[in-house]
Amino acid sequence: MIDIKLFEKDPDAAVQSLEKRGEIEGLDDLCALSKSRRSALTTLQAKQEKRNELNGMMKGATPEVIAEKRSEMKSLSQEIKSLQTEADDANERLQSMLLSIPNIPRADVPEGADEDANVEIKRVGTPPEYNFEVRDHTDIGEALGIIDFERAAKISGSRFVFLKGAGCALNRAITHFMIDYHASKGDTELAPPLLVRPEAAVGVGQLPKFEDGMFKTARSIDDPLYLISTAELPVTNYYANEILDATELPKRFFAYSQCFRSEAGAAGRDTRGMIRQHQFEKVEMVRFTTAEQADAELDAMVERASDILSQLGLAHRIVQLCAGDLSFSAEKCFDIEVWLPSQNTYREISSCSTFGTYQARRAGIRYRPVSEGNKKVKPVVATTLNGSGLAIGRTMVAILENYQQADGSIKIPDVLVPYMKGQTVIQAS
RNA sequence: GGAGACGUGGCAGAGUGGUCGAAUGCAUCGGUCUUGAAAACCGAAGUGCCUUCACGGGUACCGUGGGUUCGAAUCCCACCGUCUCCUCCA
Repeated sequence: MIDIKLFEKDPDAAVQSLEKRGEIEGLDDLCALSKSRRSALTTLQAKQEKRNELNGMMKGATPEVIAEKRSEMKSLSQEIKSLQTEADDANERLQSMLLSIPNIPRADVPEGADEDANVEIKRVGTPPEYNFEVRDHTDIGEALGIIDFERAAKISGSRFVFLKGAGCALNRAITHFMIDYHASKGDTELAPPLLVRPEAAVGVGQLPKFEDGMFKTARSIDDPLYLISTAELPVTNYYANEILDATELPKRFFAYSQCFRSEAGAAGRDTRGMIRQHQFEKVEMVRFTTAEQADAELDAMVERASDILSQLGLAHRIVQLCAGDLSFSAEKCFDIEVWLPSQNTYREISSCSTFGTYQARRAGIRYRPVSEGNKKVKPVVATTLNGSGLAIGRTMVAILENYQQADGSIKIPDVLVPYMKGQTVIQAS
């Protein structure tokens, strides 16, 4: 969540930069709430001090004195209890309001209301040309017998898929290639839980606002677990409520996982094919840094995602999202979009963001700066980042479409051939 | 799913209803000693919040939430979690 102190220091500036995203409700109440929380706390603590003082006199006191003070103490205790409730309420109201306010876009994020205002940073590679009519991955995959949507729909409904035969092998090859790629860079691999508690989802900003985007499971009504919408949830929360040492930063992780999204509100979008599924696979990069390190780490993640696509021989471009198109928790974000011949356009295949201290403040991730001399230094809130490296299903889509040949077969990208046991082509059997 | 045990500071581990933010040990940091290091000795050291320009002061926190009490780490209840044994199982 945002730092309430920013608001108190200069409310107008904070509101102004926050509203680069568009209109946001409830900002007016924020300062008032914070003030009332504070005054409730101050009066509460004054009473507590008084109580402690009286209490100290009771310890060795004679029975007469104790009897005499007892009623005074009792009423003081009552008073404290109700003040406590008041303070807790004020605190809770403030917290819940803060939880539903998005992150403040960074100053270097372009203005704009929606994706039309996003800024293309660069293009890498050249979209291939074909001397035959290109087909989309659905037609290609079904014709090759490596993708089966119909039977998946019979069993699970729309937005699910069976991979089959060489489709499974290709999917695995893509996955292993990406895992090996990140491992070779020295990042630490994590295989995370796919079900998480609500707190973890709150930590990254998925809850409370976006519950309808997730699949919720329950052992009992009060004890839900959520299927992760991305490995970001478990991995970013890896250090929740911990204090790291500055010398260990930046920490770089990656995780392969299944991801589950209800895609509520996406009705009608990408209904055909594997672009938008309820269940998909992804390799995710997650980093913990100081504020100073964040920009370099963000650039490095973008570079990695781009490099993976280059190695796969896939044309792509890098786009910086404008303020209005930023996700809830992000303060700066680059999308990597891969060329899809069937759509004659670039489609998102990776999203790399820095969240500043927004997520870390929610999740309680801090680090202790290196101290100078004997001075003790307070923990400071860490910076978190993450980026896809990459979405596996969409990579498969891109390969099927970009590597299609006139006879309907698929050439396997060179870097994947070793992962396909030497197979260089997928043909109809 | 059944039975039992337990949840205290970075870790280990004490703790009588008031003098406990909490002994002690280890680890950590600073210093003395040493050519340097080790050992030894001395000292420092939790987190959040409120207040203060600052020094500082205050308050809360012993799994979580309630309760009893003038007063709870300590007593009672519920919940959560961990461990051991049994059962089951990829």
